[in-house]
Order: sequence, then C-alpha cells, then structure tokens
Amino acid sequence: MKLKFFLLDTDYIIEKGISKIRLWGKSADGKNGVVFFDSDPYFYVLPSDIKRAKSEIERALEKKKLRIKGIEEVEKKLSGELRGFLKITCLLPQDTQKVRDAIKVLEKERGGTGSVIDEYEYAINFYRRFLIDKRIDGNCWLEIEGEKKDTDYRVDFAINARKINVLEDISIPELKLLAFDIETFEVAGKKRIVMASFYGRGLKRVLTDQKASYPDWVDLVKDERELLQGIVKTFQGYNPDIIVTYYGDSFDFQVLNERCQANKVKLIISKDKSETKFTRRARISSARLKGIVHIDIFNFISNILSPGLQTEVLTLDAVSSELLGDRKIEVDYQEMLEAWRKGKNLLKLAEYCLKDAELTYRLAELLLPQSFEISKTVGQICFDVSRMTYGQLVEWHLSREANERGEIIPNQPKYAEILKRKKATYVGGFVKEPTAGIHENISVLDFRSLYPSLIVSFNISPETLNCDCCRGDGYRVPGLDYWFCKRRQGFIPSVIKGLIEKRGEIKRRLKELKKSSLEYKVFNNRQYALKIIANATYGYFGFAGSKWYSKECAESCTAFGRYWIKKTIEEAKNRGLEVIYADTDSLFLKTRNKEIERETEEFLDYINKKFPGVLELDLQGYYERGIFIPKGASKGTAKKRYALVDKNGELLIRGLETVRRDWCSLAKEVQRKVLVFVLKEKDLKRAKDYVKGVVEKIRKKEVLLRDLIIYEELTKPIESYKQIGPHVMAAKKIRERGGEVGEGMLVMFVITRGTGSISERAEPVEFSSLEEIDSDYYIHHQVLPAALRVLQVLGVKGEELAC
DNA sequence: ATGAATCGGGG
DNA sequence: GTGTACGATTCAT
Repeated sequence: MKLKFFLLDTDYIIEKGISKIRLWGKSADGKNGVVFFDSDPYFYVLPSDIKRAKSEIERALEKKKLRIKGIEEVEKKLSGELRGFLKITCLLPQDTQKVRDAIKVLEKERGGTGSVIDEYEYAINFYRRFLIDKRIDGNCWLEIEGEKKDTDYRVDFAINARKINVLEDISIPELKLLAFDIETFEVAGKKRIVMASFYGRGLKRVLTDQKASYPDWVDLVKDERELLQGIVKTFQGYNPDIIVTYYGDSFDFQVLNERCQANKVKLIISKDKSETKFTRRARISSARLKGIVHIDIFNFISNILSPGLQTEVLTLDAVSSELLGDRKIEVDYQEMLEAWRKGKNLLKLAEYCLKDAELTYRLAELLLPQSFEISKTVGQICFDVSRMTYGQLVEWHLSREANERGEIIPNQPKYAEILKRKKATYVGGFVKEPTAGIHENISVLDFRSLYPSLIVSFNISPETLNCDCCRGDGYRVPGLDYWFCKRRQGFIPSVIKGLIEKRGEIKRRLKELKKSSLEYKVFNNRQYALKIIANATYGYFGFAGSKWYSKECAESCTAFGRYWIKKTIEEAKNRGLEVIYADTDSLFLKTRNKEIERETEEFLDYINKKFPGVLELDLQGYYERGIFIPKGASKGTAKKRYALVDKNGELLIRGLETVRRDWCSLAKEVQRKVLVFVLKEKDLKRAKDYVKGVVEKIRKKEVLLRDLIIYEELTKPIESYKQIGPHVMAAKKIRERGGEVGEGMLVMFVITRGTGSISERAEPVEFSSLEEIDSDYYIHHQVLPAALRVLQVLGVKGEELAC
C-alpha cells in the first residue's frame, strides 16, 4: 500500500534484534499512525592503509567477540579532499560506540600499528542520522510504501515500510494542540499538585480537589490521586498530536511524574503505552512522550527568541505580554496560598490556572509554525529542534549539508580541547562607546546579515584558510596575517550562499502573495528560519564545542566586520552626521539640524553604492529621543544599555530593565518611572523629585512590605551550599523556627537592620515586619542603583537623591 | 583582578 | 548515553 504521511516525531526501537526507525505522524485524512523502517547503524574509519586496516579491524573485533554487519570501502571527502574510508555497518545503535572503541586502539597514538588514522560519525544519534541520510526535512510530508503491521499502540494504523520518499508539499495538516499547566503548593512540607488546566480547541478544563463552588469548566475530584488519574485520562481522551507547556520539561512534567510515583498512578500518555521518559540533555531533562510531541515552548523562547525580545526575563507573563499583548491573571503568590489553605477565592485560582494554559496555547500557535520551518531547514524533528540552541541548529544544518556533499562530519572536540579553545580569545566586533546622555532625532542603521555576507564575499572557511594556491593573491584579512582562497569555494561559504539564495527566492515569492494568506505565513516563517541559521553560523566558528571550529575564521569575520563598520563611521562623519553609538553591525546617528530622515536616506543611498556586492546597510528606524549609558558609567556589565522612544511614544529598552526577581518590586518600579519621566516627559527634575520621594518614603516606612520582598530560589539542598547567600540564610532561619525548607523552594526575604553581612540580616518575610527593615539597604542597594543606572549619565549623583 | 559559585524558567 | 548548558552576575580570595 501507498500512503501520504505527515511526519511529527521519530525514534527507534529494537525488535527481534533488528534496529527499526519509528516514524509517528498523520495521514492526509487525519488518522494517527506509526511507520516502521529497518535501518542499520554505521560509522566511518579513515585508514592509512586500507587493506591492512580492514584485516586488523576484523581481527580486533573477533578478539573482542563483537559482531558487525559488514565492512565496505567507500570514498568520502575530508575537509574537501577525497579519501578512501571504511564504512563499518553495525547491528544495533549502541554497537557503534563499542565497535569504535575496539578499533581506535589501532591508531598509532593509542599504541596500535597505525593502520587506522581516525574514526568518524560514530557518535551521531541513530534516528537523527536516519533523517539526514534520507534527506527528510524534519516535519514534512512523506510517501510511505509498505504493508500493515499489528501493534498494541494507541494509533489508527501501523505500517512496515519498504520505501520512504519525501514529498514536495509545504502544507501543514490540522494538528491537535493541547496546552497543559499545573499549580502546586507545599502542604505540610511536601509539594503536591493542587490544580491542573487544559486548553485546546474544544477543551477548556481545570481539575482540582479543593472544594468550592465552581463554574462548569472546573472538575472537582476527591483527592490528589484522583486528580492525577484525571490528568492522565484527559490526555488520553483528548488524544492530542502536540502537548505544549511553558517550562514543562523542568517543572510540570517533572512534578507530575514525582506525584504519580508517590500516588502509584501510572503516567502513561504516549501512543506506545510506555511511561513518560525523561531524557537528560545537558542540565535539563526533556519530558518525552512516544508518539505525542511535547513542546516546551519556554525552550524555544529562551534559546532562539530571547535575543530579539525586549524583555530580559522570560516569565510567561513577560513573554505573553510582549508577543501576545495579553498577560497572566495577577495573583499574589501568598494570596494564592492563603486562598488554597482556607478554601476561599478558589475561582480566581482556577481562572489563573486556565489562563496560563491559554497563554501557553496561544504562544504555541504563534511560535510552532516558526519551529516547524526551522525543522525543515535543519532537517530534524521539532521535538529536538524546539530544544536546540543556535549552535546545535547550525551544527545539524551543517551536518546535513556535509552529508549531501559527500563530506565527512568532523568529530566533536574532546573535553581538554574544549577547555583549550575556551581560553583562546580573539578581538570581537567594533564598539564605539555611546556618548553618554540624552540625544534627539536619532536614526538606527544596521548591516543586513553582516557576517553571512562577509563569509560568502571573502570565502571564509576552515579549508580555504591560508591555501597554498592563493599565497599572495587570496582575500586578505584586514589587520591579520591570513588570506582565503579565491579559486575554490569553501564548505561553509557554499552552505551560507545556499541559505542566502533560498531566502532571496522566498522573499521574491512573498512579494506576490497576500499577507493574510497561509502561504505567506509559511514562507515568511521559512525566510526567518533561513536567516537565523545563516546569522548563527559565524558564531559556530568560534564556539568551543564546534565540529567546524576555526578561531582564524571567527576572527577573520570580526576583522572584516570592523573594517567595514569603521569605514561607514568615517563616511558618516564626513557627511556631517554624528555617530552616537556603534556596535558590531549597527550604528546610531544624529544630525545637528532636524532633517535626520532625509539625511539618513541620502547617506544610505550613497554608502550602499560604495560597498562590495552583498554588503548592505539598512534602516532600522527613527527615534525622537534616546538615553545611552556607556560601559563605565555605573558598575555593571559590558552589556549595551540604552532606551529609545519613537514618534508614537513607544519605549524600546535594551539592557536596562532590572526586572529580575532578585530586585525588589519597588526598585523595578523606580527604574521604569525614571525612564518615563526622562524620555517621554523630558523632565529630569521630576524624575529626581520622584526618586527623592521614594527614598523619603522608605525612611519613614511608608512603603509596603510586599514591595520590598526579594525572591530567590533554593536550587539545591540547603546543606550543600558552600556560599551562604541571603536566600540560603533566610531559608535556614525558616528551618530553625520549625518551618519546612527544601530544594526548589522559593525563598521570600527582606533585609533587616542590625549588624553583620547582608546575608546575616536576611529575614524570611513571614517573620519580619516593616519596622525591622533596613532602610539604608533598600535605599542604597536597591532603589538608588536602579535609578542611577539611568540618571548617572545625566550628571545626577547619588548624594543628590538621598541626603 | 581572578576564579568559584550561583541563577534562570515553573509554583 | 537517543547531547550531562551556558552566559550573566555576584561572592570570596
């Protein structure tokens, strides 16, 4: 039989000693299914003497009693050079590492005969390698040929495939999304789930076991065990294709799993009826449900979107407010706890819980299409892609491109090598520190994809670096003793050129499409995916864990970049424009007269004619006023700090917001208001008076204790702290007074008067009062630093505000 | 200054 | 072992 099949998820199993890839997805008529495909794991060996290597490998494997499927001679490119390799085909995915271990001892450095030089691609995950080999574009339509198979899975069909083809169809079928969220409280020192919410098309439900009168979208159950059973049943009953959470990898599913174990409830949601798996990837484990894609949208936001967001904290509230223009329901954490304990106001808690699921759902609706297009560019499934960092996206994209070009994928560096690389530094982009203070009539310009353009224009790639053929006439790197080949295109430039060309083609098509059409949205997401991968590739040259690491390439990129931005600054100055601030690929300009728009446009016309082909300066926007804070202005980081306000009065704040939770809310409020007074109302005096007023109020204790609370989490057991910070000290005090403290607890504390370090004076908020608080601490360590971060550049001194 | 320790997102 | 992060910030020496 033949079937059109949309791929959602991939994994593998071993059945009767045979490795099988499992493809989970949907048929064109909306049925859920699974496809099995036999596949063999393999890797490559680079021999010095191919015949001798082959016989020595066979002997070595025999000695270790390791069985393999076969050895064959193949030709592959290593750094652009065609070489003879041995392809070792194994029986099971876990064998590749074992077989490789038995072979590596033949290398000379490891005391062998030297018939083997190195091994490659032995650590590539089995199903990901399958996707690369089959040229499958992550989430895409496939044509499956095969016959029916019997399984006990919760699916509509199962197929044993003989043939799999990728189809050219950009559509995405209707997918059932279900957002999920839980609320937990510590009851008698133990964390338990008190509420759960689901949000999907046709399903808006909250489950809880605390009695109250609820509307009909709340299901009341008997106890936590029934609540957990209800959660599992709801998942199974709704049968979603995709489950979305916000931070579910590290919180919701972790807690759900713990509570299910404690209550002896089986957490079986997946389609093969296996329990929810937590696969550790680096620090966090991801919660994986076989056959159902769990997307923790926080990962995608944190890894991919965060640099482009205004907010510096990635709370669901801040992210939703920026991306959706909607916010969480405002509930004070302590109020919520009270509500639960007393069984009062529970409707608000239920609404809060459902709203979280709704926001998560809407974020997913907005962001999943982007993640799907990244999947197609990178060639991996969205479960993985949605959790990848930029470096990993680039790596998988390059791996797939290398495979297509018959290039061997280089090995990951060893740990010692990574440490060495981390020590190696090179000069970064050019930064012209901002002229401190307020500026008016500003235009912001940036180079369109600066580094990708430079990589293609100057053929920057590890194997084109200092080539023999262009000694003396290659592309010279300004200020460095390097050159790049002019005769044959390098691997990285050829990959990036492909991305740029594809993006150009899509952008042309976009012009012919209606903005509201589905096609427009799909293509727009795709051009965005191509752009972010192209832009991130430069960083991958200099990333310590990179498979295509080249410090020389990375520093050549920045050297070319510095050369061109400096030249641009010169030209701007020559034309009477003032450069307030420049960083790597962006410039902030102003003029003496008010005609910034006309002058900027003329400048752009002029300068773009002077640049070599692909390099182009773009207008990012015009702003009425802006405040710039140079690096040394106040103690703090090297981060860029500025705030701009446009004609419509919209504030754009970068690097300034002290919205982190280790600042009390009063300090956050003060900084925001100061910015508004200074930038929007142009009233420095009012800003100063306002801060003075707040300082006075703190002295007179006319503020609310809740605005002084600092929140910090105990991220590990309290005994294991070497450095006793304020939150650790406060937690210890809670325990001394008979309270329960544990890992993962959010400690709420204030700083009180007295002697000793700040840590020693940290008091849990429940044991403290406004009377005891240390006004000086709140004035000098919270409110003034937050205000001065802005006001200092306007010549305001701390003493002026608090005398 | 430099290096070690800690935190984030969730509740 | 189906990838043990990473970058910013603060504390301790």
